[in-house]
Amino acid sequence: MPLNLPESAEINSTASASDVVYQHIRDGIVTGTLEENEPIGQDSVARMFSISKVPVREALKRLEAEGLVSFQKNRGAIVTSISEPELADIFQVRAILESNAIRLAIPRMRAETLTEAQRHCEAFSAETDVARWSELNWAFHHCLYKDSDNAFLIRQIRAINDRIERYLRIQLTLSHGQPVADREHHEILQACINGEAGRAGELIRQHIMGAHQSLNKRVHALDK
Amino acid sequence: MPLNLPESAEINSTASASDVVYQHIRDGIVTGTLEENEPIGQDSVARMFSISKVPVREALKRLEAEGLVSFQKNRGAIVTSISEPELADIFQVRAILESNAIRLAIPRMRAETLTEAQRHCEAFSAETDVARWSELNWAFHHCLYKDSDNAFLIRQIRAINDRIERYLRIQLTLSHGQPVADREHHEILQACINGEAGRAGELIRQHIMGAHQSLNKRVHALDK
DNA sequence: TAGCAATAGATCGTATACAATATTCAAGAT
DNA sequence: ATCTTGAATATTGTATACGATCTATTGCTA
Repeated sequence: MPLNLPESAEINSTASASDVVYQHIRDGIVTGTLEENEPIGQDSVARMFSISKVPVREALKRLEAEGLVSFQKNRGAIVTSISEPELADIFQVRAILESNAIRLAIPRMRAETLTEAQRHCEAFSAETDVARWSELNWAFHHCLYKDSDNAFLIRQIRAINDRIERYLRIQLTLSHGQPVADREHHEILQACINGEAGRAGELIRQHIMGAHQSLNKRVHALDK
Repeated sequence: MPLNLPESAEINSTASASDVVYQHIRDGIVTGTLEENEPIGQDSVARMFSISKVPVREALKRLEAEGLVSFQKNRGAIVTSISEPELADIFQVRAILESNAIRLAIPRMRAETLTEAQRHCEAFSAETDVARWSELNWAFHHCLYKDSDNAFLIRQIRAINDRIERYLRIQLTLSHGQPVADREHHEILQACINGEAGRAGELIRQHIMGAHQSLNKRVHALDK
């Protein structure tokens, strides 16, 4: 008798309290709901979810290892702030990883991947809701990397992007970054279609370094 | 009055219980004392340090985020095992990051760095205690990267090396990897002295990919 | 009034306690 | 004898409890 399997999504349906809190805080940091250096009170989070502090601290320790929060002894956790020099370092590593990812991917790129990338590229073009830009931006980038056939590389890229997504949102929103990004995306896509791995890698590098420069200019302007 | 600073190492002298346990377990995994898939009992660790489970779990959650342990619901944590395909992915990312690190470093490399690298290189050559090989190997590699002036890049490289150090040790020990590595180190060092950034990057890439091949061959041989 | 000391209150880090789940092992069924 | 079944035991995940440290506020001093 073919026994009724539960919905596949529900097999791990009972996420631990620690996991739920982890996801929630992570989302707040990545999207920018929580600000730089904002303290994350353990009791307040615990009350918010009607749980105890113990799983909250476990979630925070995971986030600490990911670089999203920082602990100070007996003063709890705050949202990690990234200094300007460190941000420069991170963008450079992004440029290295992502240009190599696309170089690896292009020789193996499937036709469906190209049409999917095209779709994401146009969706990003057409989107007017700023809140969705970074999501669609990532969808496009990820699509270009996935045929690299290196899941670890893609996870590293994703983890680094998560760390700086707050700033990417600022860059896209405040610096009129979106139209520039849009134009660059089309160039990158064309290089992929042409199978020009070296050129695509170089374009991605410029795309990322340009985003950093534009962000820097804007942040500097805000300081004044 | 020149107030007496505590020993610099002791400035954060009161490490939390969680930190102490974290370091201990991490060390066990990196050096290979703890084996792949070995379960890490929370109570047993707690008893070992005469503390409660709570800080032990916090340490394990940090290690989970670093990829060194894996949790299974209601079954606790085990030492993460890395599959052969994933190991290949990781070595490829190493090759990308480390070849770029040395390329960045060479144009800014200071004279003292070169002499220090020479020292590490020779120490590695001369060392007969297998247990110290990976430590000296890292000292040499790190020295070559540090003038890249990108601390984030170096931390990423270090974190990835930690994940696979267990396997590197096997490779150096079982596959007669040390004399090969030694020869390659000298070539790399020479390229640095000559200021040949491109060549040094390519040599590092080959050094890393070669280590992976040699490791793979050996592990495969052990399977039989 | 400005600055410092002392106390009260809040928050952190961890120990202990306990329900839920997993594992072990002995007893019964095939 | 081997395979199930179920109770006993062990371990996990989390709540509650508590001392230690930090922060805020008050009162005192100059």
